[in-house]
Amino acid sequence: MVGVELDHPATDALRIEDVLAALNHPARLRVVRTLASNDELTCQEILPDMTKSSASHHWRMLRESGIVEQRREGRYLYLRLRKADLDTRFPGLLDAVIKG
Amino acid sequence: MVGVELDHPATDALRIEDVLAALNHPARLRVVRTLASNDELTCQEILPDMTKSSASHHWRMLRESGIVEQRREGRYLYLRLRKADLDTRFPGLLDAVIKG
DNA sequence: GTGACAGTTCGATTTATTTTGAACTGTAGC
DNA sequence: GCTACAGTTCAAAATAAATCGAACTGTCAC
Repeated sequence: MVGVELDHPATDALRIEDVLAALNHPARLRVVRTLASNDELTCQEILPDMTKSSASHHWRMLRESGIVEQRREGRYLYLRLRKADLDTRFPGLLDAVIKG
Repeated sequence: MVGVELDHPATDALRIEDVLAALNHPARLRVVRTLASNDELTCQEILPDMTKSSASHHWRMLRESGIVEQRREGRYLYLRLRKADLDTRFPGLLDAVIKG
């Protein structure tokens, strides 16, 4: 179901608990770091060595916590870091994660 | 073994992965928030409604990730947030967590 | 020294999270 | 319409993390 529309939480609805949970996985951390230096990428470009269903699980965690935005274009989903939103709501957090 | 000496990582050895993992639990998040507004507390004062072994597990996660310092005084262990260290290494992170 | 207390450690159980494959939806190209 | 492809969903299996009780160490007060 590429076509089901994706639910993105509003900036002021982001919960630190959800963001921390989403960041607490090596693959998702890698996604965040990859997106930090690449403006927009398709799902497959980011986690090529993972089954589609596992990857999809991670997209969901990242999307529902508000860390990434998924935009559909044709049959691809492009991912983008919601850096501005996260910086507004939790200043410093994302930079700490990206720097590592 | 109250007497075994506790290993605290140095400030520049703190790893964001460990800190994120330690923060990813409601009880530990509560501990951090409690310590943010109370300078030093004994273990029992912070998590009174938890078995001693579960609580001890959480102290360990918090200590080994570098979030808290445990200092022994008599038969009590006092906990203190390593706020300055965390602010140095990951500026903004702790404030985001404390504000919630 | 004895008893009570603060915390740790160990192993076993429970619970939460991740992973996977199979079946599916929507888009694109022919 | 048919086939190929991108990604989602579901249920089941594997893995990781939290919880608990029991046995333990060190300190304190008597």
